[in-house]
Amino acid sequence: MDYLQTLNEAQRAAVEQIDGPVMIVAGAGSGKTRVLTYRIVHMLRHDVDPFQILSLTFTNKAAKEMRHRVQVAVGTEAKNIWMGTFHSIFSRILRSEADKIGYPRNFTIYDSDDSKSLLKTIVNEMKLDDKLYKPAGLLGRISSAKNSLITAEEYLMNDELAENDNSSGRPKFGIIFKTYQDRCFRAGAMDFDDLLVNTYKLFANHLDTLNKYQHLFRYIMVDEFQDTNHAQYMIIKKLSAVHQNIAVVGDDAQSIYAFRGANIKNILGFQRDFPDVKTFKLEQNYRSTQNIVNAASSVIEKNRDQIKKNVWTDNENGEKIRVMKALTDNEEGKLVASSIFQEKMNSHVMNNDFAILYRTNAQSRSMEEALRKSSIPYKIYGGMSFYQRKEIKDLLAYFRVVLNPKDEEALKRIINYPVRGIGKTTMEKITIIADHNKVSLWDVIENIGQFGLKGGGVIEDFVTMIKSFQVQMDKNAYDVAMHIAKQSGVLKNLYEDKTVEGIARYENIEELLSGIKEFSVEETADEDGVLQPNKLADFMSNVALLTNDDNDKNLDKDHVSLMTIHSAKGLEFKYVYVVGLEENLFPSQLSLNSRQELEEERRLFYVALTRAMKRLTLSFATSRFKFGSIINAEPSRFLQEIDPQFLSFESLFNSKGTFKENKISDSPGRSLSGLQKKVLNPVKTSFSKTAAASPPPDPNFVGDDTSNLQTGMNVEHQRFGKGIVLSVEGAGDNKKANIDFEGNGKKMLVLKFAKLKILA
DNA sequence: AGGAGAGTACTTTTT
DNA sequence: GTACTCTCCT
Repeated sequence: MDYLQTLNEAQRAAVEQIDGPVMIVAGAGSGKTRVLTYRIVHMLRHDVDPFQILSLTFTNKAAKEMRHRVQVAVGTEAKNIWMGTFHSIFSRILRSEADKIGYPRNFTIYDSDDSKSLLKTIVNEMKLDDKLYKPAGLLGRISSAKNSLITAEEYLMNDELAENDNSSGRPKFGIIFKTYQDRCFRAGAMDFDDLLVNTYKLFANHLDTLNKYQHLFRYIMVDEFQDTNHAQYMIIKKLSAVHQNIAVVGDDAQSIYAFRGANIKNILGFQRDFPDVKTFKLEQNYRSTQNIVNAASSVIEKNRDQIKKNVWTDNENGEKIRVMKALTDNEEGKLVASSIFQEKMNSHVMNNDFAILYRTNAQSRSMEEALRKSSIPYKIYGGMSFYQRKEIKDLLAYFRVVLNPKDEEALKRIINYPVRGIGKTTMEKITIIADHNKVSLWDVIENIGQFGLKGGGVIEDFVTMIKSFQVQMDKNAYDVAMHIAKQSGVLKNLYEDKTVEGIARYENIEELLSGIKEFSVEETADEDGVLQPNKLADFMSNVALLTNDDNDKNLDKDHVSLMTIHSAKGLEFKYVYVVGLEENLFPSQLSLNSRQELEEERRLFYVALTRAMKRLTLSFATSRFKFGSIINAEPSRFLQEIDPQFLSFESLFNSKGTFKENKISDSPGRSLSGLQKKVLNPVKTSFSKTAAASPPPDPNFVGDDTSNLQTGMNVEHQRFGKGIVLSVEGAGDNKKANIDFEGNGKKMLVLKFAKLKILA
């Protein structure tokens, strides 16, 4: 039992407890993945059938990593384990059971772009105000309803929700939700959340099916349990009800997805639903120095909602955490870049050992620029994924329509791309007919003659082309994909574009096609055990669930990693820079309304700190570009929450390396802002009319209650001065006022944040 | 019908 | 600053 020797006591106990409900509370860097991996190895050594193990993760990357590690330990058996994200495993189940809940098995998965586009269409068709009903906001609300397993019908019947929507000025929300749901269903499409909701429905309404999977998944493991939402929890609860062999692993201190429906209460619910649960706490940190571990603990203990843990480490004390201060975001970038440069000079470290972490993607720009100027190779993670690029989505949309012609979003993408003379007006007519007859767009264009539309033959040609593709779908994926790319005109269209972007787009298509080629050379056995080439349908069935780092070919290249803290979760780096530690940025301004939200930001900060193994550097800037103008920034409250004994301010210097300042460490609480005022000489810029040139904020300025703000009122803002209200729009948190300030011009202010005095 | 230019809104975080 | 949307012109 070699592998057991490598574990500490708590880890080993957790690994050996394979039967019954288990909860593993795993502090940051406590060897959680090892425990999960060896737990599976342990099961396999004890004759558990790999086909009976279900291991759920939150990201594709985590699933891949875990499968790889199990495979190293036990070999090809690892291939047979059901291992994947909630979404991918459930979509796989739904692919074979969808007909039971009225969906076709070839259902399309709408990604968030598809969902938003559909919502936008619906809002337009209902002739609603698109300022009030924004796609992203609508989708967010629909998503949280679904995550709580509330259907559109239930939503419409619920007085409380209706009241809620009325008072936020969005009384039509329920109808939009219902329409959205109907349209998805009509299109044979599920959005991300539907994959959960429909799996739940399937199990709730078809006990025989539930039973089948309950017996199939005899052992269930859930990673990052703190990130599961209500729907996910209810599904795994059902699945594990018979055997009760369920192990959940997580760390409440690293719960950073509550905004997306993750429900920390699931941890409490688990203890209630499985009273026999055996709990294991992994508290020894193997990743970081004592300074880092202790600093992180000193921060997280400020949270009220948490499971108390005593994370500790045997590692060396290490360096203190450095704090760097910059005048601007660009200077912050330079500081970070030169610090990385120095470290590389002093000791032999790879670029791979460095990570720069930030709160928002927009912050990557200044970092990127500085690294480029210092010739330090870097890679930005996250951002636009390969599969979200327009040209990729366009070609995939062809495949989608061929596989499922009812797929409305895909059809709208390609019906006039490349241009074939089916324009806006024609589409409007088709949409009206489809809506009137409650059929899909495809149903209309397929029988265009019957609906009295004369398309001059172009629509008929389009339908004929799609049908000609359909009959070829049994061939191997690459052949069909290439055929479609050529015959549709997509390839030609892109080839003819000789601009730089056009060439890049063409190359992206080539890359997609070669990816499909790779996929299609593998063969899969069919039901009769005969090897069949992989089909395009197989490729498409999970393409919507692939995300950003799926095709990371640069994995082996040596580069500094740039990413948001969210995407850094689960990773570790020797040298970590957490940048932009400023109020309203980190913690984000949008999180300052409630203790819960602020505590989530603090957990995010905790995640950031605990990514570092050897050395941690924090930085902030006193001014920063935002929306095209410079704003002043204050150091983040989080800097002051770190026990100062773990901090070093020695490296405070400006880009010329001349300015040193040790003052802060004397009394961290107050001198940060004192220092800030001292250095805050407005940066002279001609384009910054607002912040930099305006008087310093008056701490005594108190805003009035603006809930009854009316057009025509005279108000005063601490920075913009006196002004008159031109209009008030929106409601609730989004209530905004357009105010004409004397000398500062018209500004749109969000009332929730803007401190305004109402003048008599 | 489609493209170019101007105007506006935007910034959390993502399966 | 950038991305997206709208409008106007061809």
